[in-house]
Amino acid sequence: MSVQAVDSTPANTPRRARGRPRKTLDERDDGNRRRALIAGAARLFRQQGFAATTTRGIAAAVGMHSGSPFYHFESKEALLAAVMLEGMQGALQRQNRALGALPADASARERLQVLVRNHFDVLLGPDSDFIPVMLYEWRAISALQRGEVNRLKDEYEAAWVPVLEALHAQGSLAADPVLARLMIFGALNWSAQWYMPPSGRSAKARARASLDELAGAALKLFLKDIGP
Amino acid sequence: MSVQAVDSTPANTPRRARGRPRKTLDERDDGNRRRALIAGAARLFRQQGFAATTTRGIAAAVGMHSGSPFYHFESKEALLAAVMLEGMQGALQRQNRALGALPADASARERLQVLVRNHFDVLLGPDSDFIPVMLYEWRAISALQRGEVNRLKDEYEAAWVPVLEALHAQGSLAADPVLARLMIFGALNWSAQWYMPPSGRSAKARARASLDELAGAALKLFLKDIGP
DNA sequence: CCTACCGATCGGTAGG
DNA sequence: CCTACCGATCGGTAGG
Repeated sequence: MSVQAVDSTPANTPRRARGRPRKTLDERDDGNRRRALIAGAARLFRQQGFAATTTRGIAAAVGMHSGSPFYHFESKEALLAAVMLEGMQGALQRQNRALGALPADASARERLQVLVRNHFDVLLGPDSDFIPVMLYEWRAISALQRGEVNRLKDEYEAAWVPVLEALHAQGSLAADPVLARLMIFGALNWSAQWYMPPSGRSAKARARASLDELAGAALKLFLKDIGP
Repeated sequence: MSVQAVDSTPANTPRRARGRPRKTLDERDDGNRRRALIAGAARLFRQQGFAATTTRGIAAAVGMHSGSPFYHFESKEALLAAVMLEGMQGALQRQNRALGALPADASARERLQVLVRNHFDVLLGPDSDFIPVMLYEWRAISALQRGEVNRLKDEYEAAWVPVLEALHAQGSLAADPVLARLMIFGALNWSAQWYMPPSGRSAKARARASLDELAGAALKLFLKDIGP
């Protein structure tokens, strides 16, 4: 314990240029701080909205000082765009994985079931701040950044198109597939406004349901040939 | 043209105490200025979001100076609450009128058709800034104000409950009526994010449909016994 | 990534 | 409802 004092540096040649204790090695540099900023920002943006969230608040949430987020991101808006891009990339990965696990001869209804269930997971499951932020803070990013996010969103939605068209062709989905897709996404996305996980305690007990139950109810609502 | 110079007032006894031209009689006092503020605020809140809208911007939109909105409203938040209350009162009136025009023996499906069509009108028709603001700026008002708005919202939604339960009982609606109501409102409310009226010019041509078409597609999507 | 700071903006108020 | 203004906050930066 006291041995270390032997090789202490003279006071006029300090090892550390500035007064703060240095972070341990695995907290330093990396992209970890950047990722922490994105995750913290996602949570605050979702809770308070983009405009009502301060960059100071984000910094504090990840243990930084007020100016430090700007070392990692050009602007508050760039941080929002990163949240959206990260969210869409993750959602797309999970969707591709879920579809890939399906047998090649899976029916259109089975495919829709997987798409809907995965979408609820993306919206309401663990680490689900990103997509709600994307959905509800659309106005706050520039047209350029919107374009990037849109490309991913189009790819995400493209997987739904053949499924809905097949269901329409076989009579399981009566509405025009384009309008049906818009309304189905509405029905699902809106859940971010009212859903509370079964573990939470709240007055709105009726709104508590597992994600499996939600997906089941959605399919019953949209498809003709599913009974009660 | 030049005759009017005869009865001009001497410069040292000005008729007007302050330098600005006085408003004409029917623009003065009344609750008209208050209503103008609510309508202007609704439009800006919808376009830019509550937090990103400045009270100065609202004042300018209705031809006032920066401090004047605070003569009519205690705070920016109170103005938002007024927008929401005004919107819900109007929506409720229109819904009651639409239901009242129905024959007493109207079927559950006819009732749902009227409710859905009216809801699209409230969301997307003329003067439709209020309800989208209410839907998307929920977080920004205090719990107290939320309570007032919630009472109207509950009354609005209460009209849907027996209709959906009847449809469920007769097998037209397979899903649990409570979850069905939440998802149906989601499908409809989401249209505020993508719908553009048929008159507008834009790349998203597919999204253009009349409100009648939207209501028709919605019923086809939700009800079992409606064919293509 | 911290320190110290700036310039602009914003909600709100006094006083008429 | 205007004029003039304040106090606080906020995004962002320089310089290390």
